[in-house]
Amino acid sequence: MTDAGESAQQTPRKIARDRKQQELLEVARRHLGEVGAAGLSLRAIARECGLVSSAIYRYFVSRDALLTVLIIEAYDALGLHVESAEAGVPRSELAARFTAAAHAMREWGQKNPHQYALIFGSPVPGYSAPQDTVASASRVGLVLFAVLRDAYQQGIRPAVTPSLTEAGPSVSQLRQDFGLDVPDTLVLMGVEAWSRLHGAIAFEIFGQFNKMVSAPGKLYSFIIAEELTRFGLGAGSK
Amino acid sequence: MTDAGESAQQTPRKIARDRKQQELLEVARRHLGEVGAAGLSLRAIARECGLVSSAIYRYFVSRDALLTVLIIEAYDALGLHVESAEAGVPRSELAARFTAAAHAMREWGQKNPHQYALIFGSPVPGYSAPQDTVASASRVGLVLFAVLRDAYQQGIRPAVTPSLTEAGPSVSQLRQDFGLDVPDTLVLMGVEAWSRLHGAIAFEIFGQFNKMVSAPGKLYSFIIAEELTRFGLGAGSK
DNA sequence: TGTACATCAGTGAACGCGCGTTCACTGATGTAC
DNA sequence: TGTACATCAGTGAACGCGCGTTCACTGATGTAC
Repeated sequence: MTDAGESAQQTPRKIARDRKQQELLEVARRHLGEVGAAGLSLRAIARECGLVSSAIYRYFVSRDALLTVLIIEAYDALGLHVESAEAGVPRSELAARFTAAAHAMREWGQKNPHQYALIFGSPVPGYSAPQDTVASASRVGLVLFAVLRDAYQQGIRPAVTPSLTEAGPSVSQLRQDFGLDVPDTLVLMGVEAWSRLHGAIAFEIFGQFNKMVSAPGKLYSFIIAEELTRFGLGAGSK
Repeated sequence: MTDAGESAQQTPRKIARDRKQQELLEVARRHLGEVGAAGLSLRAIARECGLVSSAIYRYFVSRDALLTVLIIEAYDALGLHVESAEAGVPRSELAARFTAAAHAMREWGQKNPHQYALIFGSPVPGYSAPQDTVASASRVGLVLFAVLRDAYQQGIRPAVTPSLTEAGPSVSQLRQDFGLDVPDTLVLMGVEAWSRLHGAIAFEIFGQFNKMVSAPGKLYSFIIAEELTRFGLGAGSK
């Protein structure tokens, strides 16, 4: 008789509850995009969903709990966007996979600047992040590192900067989290590439490029091209 | 009889006023460092300076006006820090000058994360920046570009990425602002270097590196070294 | 040098607002017998 | 199938707080004659 397995106990009340929670999250997401994390108000969200201000506590135990959900959601949305873009490229086209992922990062940041700021910007005042975000936060990294790993396994070697090989910072934790089977140097270069992409995206969406460069999109493409060259994926592999 | 020129009319009242304004700014700066821009409160600042809340309007016409001053101050503090560090290196040691400037950027960001976020992070909700910040905001750029310009004038040429030379984004505004007499390509590479340094600094001070790399300081040094190589200043020129 | 007036830093009360969170409650929905 | 009890989404009032900003005022300081 349990025709839907574990999630069978879907009583009408539960269904309504889930729908309402989704509605609250949708509104919260939109407000976040409009006023930013610091200005996010539980009362305003409840109001817009036709709830009295105290009712929202049936869904989130506190403002921090809501923020945590939104942070995880943002990581997941970015992760999904990057994963989808990269998944649309044939596995063998390594440079195109990296390029697609990198462009997806930028696109998502441009469309969701407040969400981008929420996960990569300064911590929200008074908010302390829990551990639950780790898996979602790793998704972009997993995509980028998968390309580097595939390249390495195909015998492609980056032009290594000598100083990087000796006494580099430890990345064992990262290697473990991501299950990477490549040299430390390559992991470090990946982290570096990631932070470089972030620098360009942040400069652009937060306005630093405004008075400096006229076509940040082109600049971003150049930055990607340089990373590809660095990883031995430039031009030849397209 | 005007023995101090224009600033001669230093009446006791004016002196007291200036001192009080400085005190208010000091407190504001500290609060900003503690609670961030979004949480900055005029009332709290006035309170701590022994003023009634309304009195602060004798010094700043609004909260936005105070924020503007703090933003300019932050740009200037960062600019000064970078300038001083770079100025301590003999003019001929180009690589060391760039290195000193880059490390100074990171140091200042680490010591003043909220200030760093204020100028490089997401815009403060409800605040719109005026034009007065431009000069102060340019100081770091001026230092970095001066090194590149000096190198270029000494005949040092970067290894140019081919794709960068064709149909690049326009940087004429930047060239004009900074009075640069070098090829567009070099300007673009400079902007890129700047954004890369920012990416690493932001990732570090906002916690993204926490679970990735154990010694972000070493990674930062590597990043600098790579930029030097790119600009033709690596190793040989120490 | 002395007087009359102007300036202006600081006061204190108030306006109007929004916030997060708690609490006792109501009434519809769900469950066990 | 019907009844008794438990669950729980949503209510409405309240607590206690802090905020930016305005306004008429006081009294010391500064200035012009």
